[in-house]
Amino acid sequence: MRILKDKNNIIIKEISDFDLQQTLECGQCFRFYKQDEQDYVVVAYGRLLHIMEKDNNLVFLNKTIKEVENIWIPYFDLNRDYEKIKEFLLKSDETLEPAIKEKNGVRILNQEFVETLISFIISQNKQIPHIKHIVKTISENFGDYLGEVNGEKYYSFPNMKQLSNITEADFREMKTGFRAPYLSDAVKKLSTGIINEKEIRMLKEEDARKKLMEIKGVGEKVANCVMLFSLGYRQAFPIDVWIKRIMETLYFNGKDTSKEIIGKCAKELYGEYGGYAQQYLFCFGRDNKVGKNKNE
DNA sequence: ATCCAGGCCCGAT
DNA sequence: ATCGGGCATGGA
Repeated sequence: MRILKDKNNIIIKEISDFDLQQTLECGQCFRFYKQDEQDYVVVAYGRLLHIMEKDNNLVFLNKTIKEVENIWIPYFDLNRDYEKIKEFLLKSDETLEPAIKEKNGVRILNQEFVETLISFIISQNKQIPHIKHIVKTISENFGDYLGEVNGEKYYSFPNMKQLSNITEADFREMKTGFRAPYLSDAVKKLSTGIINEKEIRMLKEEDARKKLMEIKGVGEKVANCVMLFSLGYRQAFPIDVWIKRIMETLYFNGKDTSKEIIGKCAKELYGEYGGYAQQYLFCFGRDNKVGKNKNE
């Protein structure tokens, strides 16, 4: 991986195991806006990013080397050796081979804790486009203006202070439905320090999950997503409707199987690398409609 | 129209 | 412990 400066842009060359589209569009993140093929606007960490992938190079438009190194390389998880991860997973279970081959460029983003928590509370029983829309609305109404790309204005996800001003009625107005009280409870526990990122990061996997589940509206699935996508627990294995179907197809002969059994199966097969396996499987399974009626 | 979506709560067994 | 109904809203 080589970083160089070209006029106002920063270019990363010789990057491997990375695909911008696969990484952004695989359901882990809701703040990306497609401009064109491999050309995206991303909002994260209170910043606006216009990024493109061209001929296996990553181009960060109008950025400094410092910001790319401090914010975006960690955000895209570019310092991690995914070759090693894939090797481990393939060795432990060759069932994963088609998924890993096709979704070769997926990386797990390191997203902000509060935004990830709020976003995945919203995500329950919703489709991704609608989740994206709600997170965008929250940002427009309560975040800061960041700038404009291709004539479209972008706003940061509200910080803790801005978030604590949002009432349950506000959440309802933003079409969060029955999740509004859950969101208010999360905001309350965050602002009073009952839920504290630094404290949770020091906990073991089981205890971190339990702590997050003290929030109303946070169950195993949401807790696991928050842990995997924003707290660095790469062994977390969120089981949603897709993963359930995929695992049933791959390992249980298509038979209806409880999430508990599926979770145990994943732990045994993938261990510390469960989160990566989950992402490869989720993206692959969703794109190929694994376990779903194909003529839909 | 009816069903379901990156689920979870709650009450009934 | 486990199961099923209900839940706001929008898209297929």
